[in-house]
Amino acid sequence: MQEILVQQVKDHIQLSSEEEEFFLSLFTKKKIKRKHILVHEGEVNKYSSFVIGGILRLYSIDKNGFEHIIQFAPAGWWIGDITSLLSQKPGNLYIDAIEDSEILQILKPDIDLLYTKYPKFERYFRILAENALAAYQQRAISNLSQPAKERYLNFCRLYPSLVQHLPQKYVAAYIGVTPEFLSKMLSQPVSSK
Amino acid sequence: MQEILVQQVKDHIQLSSEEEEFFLSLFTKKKIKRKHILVHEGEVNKYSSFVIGGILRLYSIDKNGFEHIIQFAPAGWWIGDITSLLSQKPGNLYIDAIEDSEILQILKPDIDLLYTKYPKFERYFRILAENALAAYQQRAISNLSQPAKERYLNFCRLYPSLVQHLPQKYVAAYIGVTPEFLSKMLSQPVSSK
DNA sequence: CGAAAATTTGACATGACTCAACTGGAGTGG
DNA sequence: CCACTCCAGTTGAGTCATGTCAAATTTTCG
Repeated sequence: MQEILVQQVKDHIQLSSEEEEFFLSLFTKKKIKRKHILVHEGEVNKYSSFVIGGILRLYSIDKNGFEHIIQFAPAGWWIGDITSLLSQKPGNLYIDAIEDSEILQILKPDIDLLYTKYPKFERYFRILAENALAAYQQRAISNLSQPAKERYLNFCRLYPSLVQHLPQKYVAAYIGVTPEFLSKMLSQPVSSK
Repeated sequence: MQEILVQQVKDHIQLSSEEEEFFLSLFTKKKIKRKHILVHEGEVNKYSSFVIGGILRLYSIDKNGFEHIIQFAPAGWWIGDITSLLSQKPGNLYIDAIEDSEILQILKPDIDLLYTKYPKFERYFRILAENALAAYQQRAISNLSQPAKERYLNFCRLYPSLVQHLPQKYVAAYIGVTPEFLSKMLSQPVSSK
């Protein structure tokens, strides 16, 4: 079941069976039921999580009680409040499961241990962070320069398989509109480009 | 003049003088005059740039000709269209100098060479990417959940020294409002929190 | 000093939000 | 298998935040 993680790592660095074994030994498997909260605002994030099944989301709740989704994480994705993870201070984000899900968790200190013992893992996580960075830059552009309709189309182009599974209101909370407004948008003629 | 770069690297990894020397040998110093364009949409980005003086900006131009700023880079910051750098495909962003500036440039292949020769540099760039990632996550939250006035105050809190130097319209293009609207906002009573 | 760029201001337009009511499944318990 | 509830989604009327355009004014910098 953790092959998906190992496979992903091996796409970037070569692993001996000893390294692979040690790497996997640092993870704990965990199941999360739909709607269960994994990380709560105010907590110090101790774990990074790799999704092996289901879908999770990373989001904030603003002062008016509205949710805003920073990231979806289907199988094969990492998820975590990186600000809290790095600073080891209480975070302001939530993580919960949109569907029944299964994840592999690794403790922050164990990642550091991993780097110390096998520095080659720095490479994997560097590449991971750089790719995520590129994605966030693209999203920042989209948020700044496009109206809601195009942000929606953009999202559909980028994550076609996600759009199927997600309740519409989550898509709204990701692209930054109210569920009502998204609904109205979709009922109108959508010039598909 | 490149001490600022070396110092920053040394905050994260230890360097022998040989490593330091090799590292620096990969960079080319370059001056850019105010308003001069360093990177143009449609180009494949070959260089990553570290700013040692002045201020640069990374931005896109939308179909209506409006500029949207992704990032400012004062001295001590890295700047580059990471999407194009990683993919080695033509980018859709611009980089130019807001003031007369000076940068150190390193070629993508030379970074890879550096990783091969001294893998410890993976660590420095991993940390760099992770910190940038955290900043982009925070910005995504701010964009999604806050109205323009708070995004402005947020920006002022985060980059107080920048706000001084920047023409107001650049701040507007960063927080995602028109220059006219920002001007109106500022002329009204700003409850400072 | 003079031209060009940045900022301000005002009238008006509109995209997106609010609130509230209604519809239609999906899941649950009897 | 029905009845009930509970969300998600829809729809509409009214409002608000922000944008547009254009002109006037100030600042910047060559």
